[in-house]
Amino acid sequence: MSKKILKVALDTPLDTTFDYRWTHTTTETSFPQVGQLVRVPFGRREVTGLILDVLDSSDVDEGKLRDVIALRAPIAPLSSEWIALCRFAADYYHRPLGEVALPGLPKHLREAKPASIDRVLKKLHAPAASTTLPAVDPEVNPAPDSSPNSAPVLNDEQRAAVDAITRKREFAPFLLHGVTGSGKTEVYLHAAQALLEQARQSSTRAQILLLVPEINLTPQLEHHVRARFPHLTVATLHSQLSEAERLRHWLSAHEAHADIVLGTRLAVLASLPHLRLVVIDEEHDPSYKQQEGLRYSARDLAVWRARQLNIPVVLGSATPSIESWHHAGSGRYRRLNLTQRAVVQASLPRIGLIDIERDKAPEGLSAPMIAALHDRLAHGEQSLLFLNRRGYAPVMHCDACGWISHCRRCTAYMVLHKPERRLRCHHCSLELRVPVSCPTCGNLDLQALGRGTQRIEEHLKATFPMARVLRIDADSTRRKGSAQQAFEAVHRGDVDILLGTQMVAKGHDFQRLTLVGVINPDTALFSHDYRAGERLFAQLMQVAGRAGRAAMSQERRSEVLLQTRYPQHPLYHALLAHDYAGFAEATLNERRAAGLPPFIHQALLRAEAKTLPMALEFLRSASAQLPHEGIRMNEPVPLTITRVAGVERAQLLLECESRAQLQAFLTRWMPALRAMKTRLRWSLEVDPVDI
DNA sequence: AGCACGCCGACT
DNA sequence: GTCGGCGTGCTC
Repeated sequence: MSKKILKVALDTPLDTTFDYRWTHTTTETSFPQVGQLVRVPFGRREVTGLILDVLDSSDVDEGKLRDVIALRAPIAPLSSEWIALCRFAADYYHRPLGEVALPGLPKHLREAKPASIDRVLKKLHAPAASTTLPAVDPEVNPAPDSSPNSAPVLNDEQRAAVDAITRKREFAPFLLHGVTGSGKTEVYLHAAQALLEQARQSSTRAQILLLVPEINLTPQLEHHVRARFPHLTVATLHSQLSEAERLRHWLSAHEAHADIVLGTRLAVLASLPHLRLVVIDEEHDPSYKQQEGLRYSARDLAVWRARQLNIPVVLGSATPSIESWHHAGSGRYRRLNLTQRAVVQASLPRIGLIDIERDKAPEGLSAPMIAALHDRLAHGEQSLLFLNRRGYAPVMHCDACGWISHCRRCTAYMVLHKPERRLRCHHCSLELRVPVSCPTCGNLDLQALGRGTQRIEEHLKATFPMARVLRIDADSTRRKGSAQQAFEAVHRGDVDILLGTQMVAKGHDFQRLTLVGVINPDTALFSHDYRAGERLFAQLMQVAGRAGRAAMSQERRSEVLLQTRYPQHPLYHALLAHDYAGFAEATLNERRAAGLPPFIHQALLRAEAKTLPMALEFLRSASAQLPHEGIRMNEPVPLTITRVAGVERAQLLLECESRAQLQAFLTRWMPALRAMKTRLRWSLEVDPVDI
């Protein structure tokens, strides 16, 4: 009879691990191992934890120790590398290890369902299942001719990139900078194929992790990967999987059945025992940053993971993040350039500016824009109009008394949604019927101020009565699957003018599209968020990339038109010249001069309270808890949108030239803040993206 | 974070 | 007389 103490991490905000007693019983067949999951009593609940250590004795009082309920799940223990990854993330973002490690595991794995796990494992291990694995999306049946040999021939730049990535068997971070359509995906797939082939020849295993920003917006990549590797197992991991699917896909990665794991940011924490290559597609995309709970950067964790495993990592983008560009410049990352469009005849779209000081745009569309739309309609080609503002009008107003459609729960306006006859707050989801008259003075003539996609749609339908206009935004695609349907209609050619928010900017190649119009990009130019310019540039490049992807004659070259009040702005000049490098260098110089990231490092303490003074007072007292030489503590300030759903929010920004020094301070600061025992909600964000 | 205990207001 | 509001205390 043997007794052990298990040190266990649990999903709780308490920043400790918990010890449990384990006694060998005759029915027990296995011995506890580090990395295994255990079912344990916790307070009045029963929870699943992760074994971090197996010891002979404990520092905890004998009377407090409780017995393990059961060792969980007949799966291989999570590896020490995986635990080290979670530990790094926990330390870096200052969260308990259990809160990092456990929530990412499939619910079915954590909850008491050993029988169903057994069933899935049996299916995984059945040899015949390797090509028709139910885990792996049975609806995609590979075309018989799509053997790896049908892979397109690479151009010289692509070949050089693939060679560089696959040559060394060590940590090597690459920034793959390639314009839209330059064939970055082919580089990823060839590199993956080469590494998998290397492994096969040396009779070892290899797994590839391919991260994408939002899987539902890039279905083409998934189809592409599956079609290219019909003989391989591809598993997807993203937040929209059902629990049963999540379990199967996660297990197929963990049990090393999946050769390729294609997933969103959460997939960076998947268990991949034979990981040989990590690819982060569209590495600049803001959705790699988790914006609630553990606010991690999947891109940064992926790079850390590659270093830990001593493998290559590829960060691909047409418009890299300024941080990654900086690292490429300083030699930390190696830059690989793709300068040619892979489809030879497809040239870069011509980008033009429309000065709307001169060419007025009273209903949102200027005369040159309308003329360009007419031209596309006459030639049977498609147009895309981009406006990053949904609804009909961002605010309603009464001319008689000055009433404005404020949200009563937020410091924000309620947006007019005309087809739904609703005023909606985009921050707290409060909804009201559109008032027929002014709520304060009874005036019947309320004004809709500004323009959203619904209003442009109305105007387009009036201006082009014969055209088939389709609006795609979060409102028009609320039903599940409706976004997919809408995009299919565009691909079929059932749409002449597509109008949408950033939803239409990503992923999709529209073969018949020859005009992209951007209605109002200027708002981001003078934002107080220093990253707004970088995001705007990336977004405009990306939306511009929707056009001109197919080969076409020079006379009917694709065109991008931007309506602006500031045609002289340097950002637009760089865009016109397709000069990302110039834009990035200028931005880096500004950041250096202003003392902003990536030249300094930041952390943000946020507080939420019933009243603003309470939130500010907490932050002030938090900043006075410890001496902080070398750390710049800014004044606590309310957020731009101070109140959301009745909660007042404020934040305190910390800055430091040295990341290590900032981290060391945070490590001492967090326990001090927890000890304050305040009852308001607060959270820390390391490397915040929007300030 | 859960979850339970605990002590004060408007209801079948 | 009870249901339920959220303060506060604890979790190996």
